[in-house]
Parts: sequence; C-alpha cells; structure tokens
Amino acid sequence: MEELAKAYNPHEVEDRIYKDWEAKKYFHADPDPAKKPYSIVIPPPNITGILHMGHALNDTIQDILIRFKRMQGFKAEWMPGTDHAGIATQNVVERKLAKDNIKRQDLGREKFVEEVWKWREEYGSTIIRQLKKLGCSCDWDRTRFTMDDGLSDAVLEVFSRLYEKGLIYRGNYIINWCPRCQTALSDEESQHKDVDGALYYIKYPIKGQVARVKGQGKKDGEEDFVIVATTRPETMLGDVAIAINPKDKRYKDLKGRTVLLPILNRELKIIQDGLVDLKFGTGALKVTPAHDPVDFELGRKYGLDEINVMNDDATINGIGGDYEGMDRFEAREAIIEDLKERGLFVKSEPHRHAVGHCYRCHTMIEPRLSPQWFVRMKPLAEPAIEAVKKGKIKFYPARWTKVYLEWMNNIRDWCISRQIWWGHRIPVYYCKNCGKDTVEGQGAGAKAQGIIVSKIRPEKCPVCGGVDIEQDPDVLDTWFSSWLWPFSTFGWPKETPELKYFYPTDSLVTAQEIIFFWVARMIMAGIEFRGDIPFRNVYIHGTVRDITGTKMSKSLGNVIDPLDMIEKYGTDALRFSIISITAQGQDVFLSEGKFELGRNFANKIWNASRFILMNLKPEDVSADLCVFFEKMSLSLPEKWILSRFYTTLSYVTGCLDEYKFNEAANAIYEFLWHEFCDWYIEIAKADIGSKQSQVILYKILEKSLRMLHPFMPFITEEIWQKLPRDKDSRGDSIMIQAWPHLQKQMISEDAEEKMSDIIEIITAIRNIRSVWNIEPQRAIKASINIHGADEEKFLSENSTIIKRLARLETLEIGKIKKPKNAALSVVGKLEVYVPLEGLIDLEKEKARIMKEASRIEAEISSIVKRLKNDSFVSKAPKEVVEKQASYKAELEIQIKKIKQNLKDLGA
RNA sequence: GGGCAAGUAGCUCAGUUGGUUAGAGCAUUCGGCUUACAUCCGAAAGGUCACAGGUUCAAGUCCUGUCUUGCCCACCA
Repeated sequence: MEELAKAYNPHEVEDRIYKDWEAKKYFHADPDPAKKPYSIVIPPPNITGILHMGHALNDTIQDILIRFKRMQGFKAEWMPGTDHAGIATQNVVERKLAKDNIKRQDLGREKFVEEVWKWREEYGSTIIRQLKKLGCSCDWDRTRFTMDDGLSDAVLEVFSRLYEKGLIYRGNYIINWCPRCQTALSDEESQHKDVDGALYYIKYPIKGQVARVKGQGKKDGEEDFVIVATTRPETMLGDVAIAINPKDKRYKDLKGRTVLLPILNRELKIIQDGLVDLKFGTGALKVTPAHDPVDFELGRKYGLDEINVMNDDATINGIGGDYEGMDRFEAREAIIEDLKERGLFVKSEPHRHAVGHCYRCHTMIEPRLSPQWFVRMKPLAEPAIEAVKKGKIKFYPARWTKVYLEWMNNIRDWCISRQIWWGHRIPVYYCKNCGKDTVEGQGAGAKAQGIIVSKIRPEKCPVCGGVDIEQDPDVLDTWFSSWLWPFSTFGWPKETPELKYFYPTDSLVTAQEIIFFWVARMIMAGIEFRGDIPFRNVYIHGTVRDITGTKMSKSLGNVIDPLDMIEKYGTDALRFSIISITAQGQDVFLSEGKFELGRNFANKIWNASRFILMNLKPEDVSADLCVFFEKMSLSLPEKWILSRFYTTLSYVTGCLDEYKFNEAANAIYEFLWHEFCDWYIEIAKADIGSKQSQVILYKILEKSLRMLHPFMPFITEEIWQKLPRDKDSRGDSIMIQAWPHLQKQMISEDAEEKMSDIIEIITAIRNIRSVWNIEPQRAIKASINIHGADEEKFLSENSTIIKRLARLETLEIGKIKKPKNAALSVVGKLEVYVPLEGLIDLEKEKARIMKEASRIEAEISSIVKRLKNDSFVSKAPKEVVEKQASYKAELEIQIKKIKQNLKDLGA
C-alpha cells in the first residue's frame, strides 16, 4: 500500500496532476448523443489582463460547476478564450512603443497592427496560463480569441445582417469622447463619477432695446444682460442660443430678442423649451449643440447650428480664435479671466456633479458631436426582455432581473465605432464617386448612397462602377464581437455539430459590472442571430473587495494577488477559502488571513487520509457499500456516519444546483472535519482493524473525496490516486468518476438523534472535567440516570465509546441516584453524574447548577405560556404543538432532577 | 434624483419555506504533543439580531417608516 507523504506539498502535486489531466484530454468534450450536454462559456478575460481575485472567484465557481456536472454524467464543455480588448490593448502597445520614442502614427496602421499581434503572441496568453494554475478544466482545444478568423467572420456577418435590416446606421450625434484614447465610447464605457466642479455665472449682453429682467435689471451705467450658469465655460465658444422655459416669468421680456456671445460676439437666438429647468442656476441655459446632449437635442429641434470647438485631443480648434490650441481646462481658465476683465463674470460657486470618465484610462469624457456608427437597440431589446420576463432566462440571485429589465426598457442606441486601429475594421466602403458627404444629416435607419457594406473589399462600386473606393478607417467596439461569444465560439454562422449540441449553454457566471456590457447584449444577439437564448441561467457573483470594503484595484495598491496566495497556500486552499466565504451574490471582503481556512482544511484532509491509508487493508475494502449495509449489523456510529454522509451529499448536491457554493463548501467542511474526523475516526480507532471499520472508513473517505473534488481538485486527486481500487473502474482519475449516488436508505434520523445524545454526553463529561480542572490523564467515574429501557439499550451498547472518548474508568447506566459530591450535567432526558470526591467546590457547583436551573425555568415558563394560549394550540401545526409539549415534559424532568441535586448540595 | 444591497458575538460573515436554547471562522480565556494532524486536540466566554411601529398563536426571518454604510443607474446645464 502506497503511503502519503508526511505533509501535503501543493506545489509538488499541482503541476504534475494538471499536466496529466491535460495530456489525457479529460477537459475536452465532443458532442455525444448518448449524453446530455452541459456547457458554459467563459467570460473572456482580455489579453492585457492578469489574473486577479475577481477572476479567481469567477473561474473557481465555473470550474466547480463544470466538474460537478462532468461527474454527474453530463457531456460538460467549458469553452475558454480571450477578447482582444481594443482600447486597452492598443494603449498597452502604444505605451511599449513610446519607450522607444515611437508613435503609432510613425509606424502606420498596418505595421502597428502587426506589432499588436506580435505583442499578443508574446503576452496575450498569460491569463490562460494563470487559469490553468487555478485548476480550471476548460476545453483548451477549443480556446477562442475574438479576433480569430471564425469569430471575425461572425462579426462581419452580424454587421451586414443588421445593416440590411436597417438596424445599423451612421450619423452625426453627441457621443462620449475620450480625449486621451481619442475615440468614441459607448454610454456604458463612460463611467459616471462625482466630481467637485464649479458652477460659473456669466453675463450675456442683450442686444438692442433695454430689457427689464427681474433681479437682473439695469442699474445705472450697466449694460443689459442675461446671466447664464454653466459648469464648462469653455464650451461657450460653441454657443448658438440661449434657452429659457416658456413658463419662466423672469424672462418674459427676453422673448424675440438677440443675445451676444461674450468675447466672440456671435449673435445668439433666444429659444423657449420646456426642457429647461426653472430651478437650476438662473433658469437660462446656454445652448451648445455640438458639446452637450441636451443642447444637441434642442439644436436639432430648433434647427440650430452645430459648432464643434474642439480637436480630437480636446484642445480648442480654429473656431476658438485666441484660444486655439489651448487644452479644454486651460481654455476654461483663460476664458474666465477674460470675462472678468470685461466685467461679464458674475461669480462661481462650488458644484458637485457626476461626470463621465473613460472606463479604460479614467480621463474625463468630453461629450462631442461626431459622425459614428450606431446599432438601433430597441428592436433587439424587445424579444430579449420577453425571454427574461417569461423565465426562459433566470438570474441568480433573482434581484438582478429587475436591474436587467430596467436597463433594457431604457436602452439607447449603441455607438459601435472606435477611432483606433486594433480591432475588427468596420466592413464599410465609401464610393467617392457616389458621394461620401451623404453621410451627413442622414437619419437613423436610412441606408445612404455611396456606402457599400461588404465582408471583402469590393473591386468597384456596385452602383456606379467607380473604383475610387475607401474603407471606413474605424474599428468596432470590442463588445461587438464579445456579444456573439456563446455561438461564434462554436462556429457560427456555420451550423456546426458543436453549435447544435452545446447551444444554448446552461450557466453564465459573471460579475455584476458587465451585465449591461455583455450579458444583456449576448441575450439580444443570441435571439436575433441564432433564434434562441444563449444561456438558461445567469449567476451573478459579488465583487471582491479588500477588508475595508474598497474594490481591489492595482492603482490603489490593495490587491491580494491570487498567484501569491497559490504560491503561499496552494491552489486548493485558495479555491476553497474564497468559495466558502462568498455567500450567494454578496460581495467578498478579503484579507490574506482568510486563506488559512482552506490551507488548514487541506492539511486536515491530507492527514485524515494518511491515517486511514496507514491502517487500511486493501483486501478488506472492495465490498459494495449497499450490500454491506444490508448484510452487516452496523454499530450506531457507523450508521450515524453513513447517514451523515448521505445527508450532506444530498444537501451539497442541492446547493450546487442552486448556485449556493459557500453553503455547499461549508457543509462538506463541517462534515469532514467535525463529524468524520473529530468523531467517527476517533471512535473507529478502537477497532480499526475490523472489517466494518475498514469498509466504512474507506467508503466514506473515497466518496467524500469525490464530493469535494470540484472544490479542491488537486488534493482530492492526489489522495484518490493512492487509494486501493478496482482496475476496471471508469478511468484513472477522480475527475472523471461519478458524483456519489445518493443512498436514501442509509439516511437515518434515529441514528442521528441517538448519536447526538452520545456526543452530548461525552461533551458534558469533558466539560465537567474542564470546569473542575481535572487532569486529562486522570481516570474518573461517571453514571447516567435514565428513564426508559430504549435509552438503556443504546447507551449500554455504546458505553465503551463513551468511556474511551470521555476517558472514564467506569460508567454506570440505569436508574441511578445522584452520588455524593458529584457534578451534574443534564443531557436531554438524561442526567450525567461525575462523582468528584474532594475535587468539587460545593458552593461553586451550586452556583453553576442554579444558573442552569434558572435558564431552564425561564424556558419552561415561556412554553407554558405558549401552551396555555388557545390560538397557539388551535392554529399552530400539530407537530409544533406536540414538540413543545414533549420538550416541556423533558425540561420539567430536568428541573426536578436539578432541584433534587441542589437539595443534596444543601441549598 | 431613481434603484439595489447591507446593518446579527471584539472582527469577518452564515442563517433555507416564520416554529424549541440564533451559528461558523478568526481573535480571546483555560487545559492538552491522547500511537493522522500544533496548519492540531479538548473546553469556555462572548449577541435587546441598527431603531420604531405593524401583521401573526409565533418575527433575525414578512410589511411600513427612520437612521447609517456601500454599490449601480441618471441629459439638471
């Protein structure tokens, strides 16, 4: 019999085992009509990423699910891969080039993209290697990348289809512009953060006839003006109007007048619209259609000019006159200074407001008018809303359903074009002959002349035959490829066997941050392009935070690196710890010490297994447990541990089906450590060589390892490999064994109740020993006073166990009076006496018992009160009333005994 | 401004559908190298379940309100 090493060394074990699994293709799944499929797609990490705790949690959950389902007999497919992360990756490579003083413009588009591919070859699979270290059993043979040929095909296909349907259009709209990345962003990529800014009050002179405006009327020597409040004075360079609310009495006289834009002296119209908030600022709004969404709307409504005053890098352009070339914030200061000089600056007051920031570089977003490509979302959203409402897709926890629906009901068009080079180039070509300028002013949904949508570069224009054709320089949002992930990875648009077999997938496991980015869009894409939902269940787990509740991030320096933890504690420890402290859908507050939980548990399992293996006789353990269970007459602890195992198994299986991973993990922990190790193994030590002990120890260990395997894959495999087993079992790895089959006939409430009495008795005696400071070596006597014959039987049968574990010299069981100078403990219906001649402080013991007595008396009185209540007796379920009554009877016996004892003590 | 989540032992958190004495890990105290494990074993102490009402025979659990914290969403310039 092969023995286990003295101590478990995860580092020695993990790589070896993982390589073995990989070599034997255990992770790979092909369609198999004889089996049911179970598939998960990985939320593709981006290629610039490195494994952080969020991944560790996310991927551990998925690995638990997929291993569990694989063991349950499903054809389990976990599709892995990465996404190309357009902006992030381009930034990384640009930074790298900058070290050699090279700009991407120096290289040109083609060379630069080549550089990115090179970078990706070298570093892009870091995260994949790290997932392997985590033990993830992904089907690496199918690893996909969003820029792979197949997935790129899917992107082009989808773009054409949507364009043909009129769901993709190009137009000049206000978008979120990141001046640092110099690209448009979608609304989701603009993250609102509160910023301490200021509200600046500026005077706009009124042209011509004097206007009397309440509170701002003309004083002697002053010009007439209207005061406007703004947070971004620099955008005034693009002002084309002043808007007021038609209901605003203050500005009655302003109607029909013209206002002069300070500094530039442009004439501004006065427009009236209900959109203007009477209460904000002065109630007068400067209208800058090219730089603000509300103003843009007003502009289109009233046919105003749209004057863009900024360059791509948010410096002021030629329109800004003297301010040309200044950065937006620099221009702000300069303009304020100039206004002050001209006496047109009223005041500024502190103003806290939410401002969009680039989700990649955190630069402040500039709302800006720009020609971009959009997807009309409403038609796509409708069926996706239905699918969730009808329960075809379920969220766990369910509360996310509301969040999803809320967003989907208010969905806005998706800006999908990005002014970067790394990504899927937009498959649109412009025929210069037919007229490129048709782009301007074109409405949503309209197809424009001169636009050719084609997967490959057309030779000539299909309309005019012209050859002067140019491709759109922009690329698509990375999410425009990610949203196809659940089917593009299986070969769509080709109808592959994998696609047919594994789609729709079963579970999607992800973090709340990307419900809008990814989950919602996948649902829309799945239904639109594949005609079916992409997954049935969405499990949203919490965010990993540090111990103060702050989200872990590299810039804050509060990260706990999972790879460091693996190095320090082992992969299984990391996995088990993070799972057991993560309640369903709740955020996780992490500190390094929490990984000791998993490490200690691994150590415990290792040692228990080592002990069992040291004592195991392989020839004795090949029995079939069910047959064995029927034929042998088992002792109470044996029945008990079998019952406990199957109770736990049933519970764990249920938890995994409901995505309650922490509860499953904790149930296994509790069972293995505090029931199997603390009690059963200790009890079994007495006759460990017996056939019965051998079989039970072996079977429980082997089955428990299988139950634990999804959580702690490495240590369970390592131990399992050392167990004696039949050669012709399913294979040579625990990961392809069956999930233990539930044997309901072995669950026995009676055994569990009786055994818990035994445990309580032993604990009570140990307690007395501890209270009275009796050395552990010292043998003591004890007696148990019983009331029924049934009790006598099972207590006598197990008296050797009680004696050994409580370290008793003798144990008397029967109708026994309290011996003199004995300590008392009440266990259920029983009294346990430990005579301690000369060791007890009578007064102290009296106090101890009296405390116990008052507790019980209080309880009795509350039960009596309840039982006297007619409503309770008539309305509560019968078994609750019965339980109360019998519990009361039990307590009354206890209190009687205790009082007797107190009398004996002279109270 | 809207929404969501949370407030339970010194700390971090569990607590199924309301039903006997509210649990765990860490920390604390006491005692132990008992032939697997000191990453261990045994024992103890520690809680008006944020607050106020309500529903109910019965509330940590359901409802309403209040307070505190965190998160998400949002075109008040």
